[in-house]
Amino acid sequence: MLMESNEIGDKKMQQYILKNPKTFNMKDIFECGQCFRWNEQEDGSYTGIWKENVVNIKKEGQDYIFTGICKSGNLEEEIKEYFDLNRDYEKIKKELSKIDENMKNSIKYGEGIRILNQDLWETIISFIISANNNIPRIKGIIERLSKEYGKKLEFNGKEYYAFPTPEQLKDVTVEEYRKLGLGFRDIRLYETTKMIIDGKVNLKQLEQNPNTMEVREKLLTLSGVGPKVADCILLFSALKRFEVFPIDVWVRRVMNDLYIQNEDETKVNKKQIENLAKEKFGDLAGLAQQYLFYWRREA
DNA sequence: GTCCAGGGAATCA
DNA sequence: TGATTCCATGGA
Repeated sequence: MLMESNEIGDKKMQQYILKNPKTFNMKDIFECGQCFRWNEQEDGSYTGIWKENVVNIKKEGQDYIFTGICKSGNLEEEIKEYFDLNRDYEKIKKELSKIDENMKNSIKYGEGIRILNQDLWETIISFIISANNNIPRIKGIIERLSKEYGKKLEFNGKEYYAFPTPEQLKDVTVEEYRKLGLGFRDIRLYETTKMIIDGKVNLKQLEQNPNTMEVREKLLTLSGVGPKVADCILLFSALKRFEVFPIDVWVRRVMNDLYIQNEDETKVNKKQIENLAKEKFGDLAGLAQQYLFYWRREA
């Protein structure tokens, strides 16, 4: 249901109501670690930014009211795309739940998770920033980066900033990144931006390449992108490769607790975890990873 | 003061 | 290939 803008006073403002969705929980979606630009408001709603869209989502009964500004003019389409609303998560959860009790439990905990279709470029930069960092600080850095170099947007009388484009970061120096608090990741942002601007890595081509391993290899050539960051990009961006299995300290922890049970968790071989994940979860390893990660981290 | 955070790159065996 | 060490920063 798409209301015309004049119904809520602002010319550009639009509204969309998602009625009684089966798999949709804002906390699960926004706090499961896949994204960094959604924040809970005092009234329990969430406000976030993607592309040049600024949207607030409020739960009313079993429905979700999306209110926001939208560059394309079709908020409904933008939402359906971004929130992956055309995918049957009930089916995915049912399939994963059959694997074992651990999956069943973790899915029960994060039953409202949906994997967002995030912009590839933004996901690359965001997860380079995430290296050896914590989520509050990652969010802070991304906000400062957007405020400094991204396009200003207005919503509800407040200012928001789109994530800066490669063009907008083209001339930013390492020193300027350092001032934003990027730490040792400054040079990586600088080099990766340069590689993309220079066409050494073509994002459009990556989006069109169905071969996951080829795309992964290409991502790994970017500065600051190692195995874990590459897998996060493959899973959390619009590339949407559910077969990858990003391994960080939390995933290693939960996989060791549940399946491997090595005395020293830090000595568990990555390859061993990778093989185990592939064998147990197959093409849905990425989804399994996300349920396990969220469950182990929050519960 | 110490430890840790959704790791990566450089270095060395 | 595989293991170690260093890398800024800020909060607990």
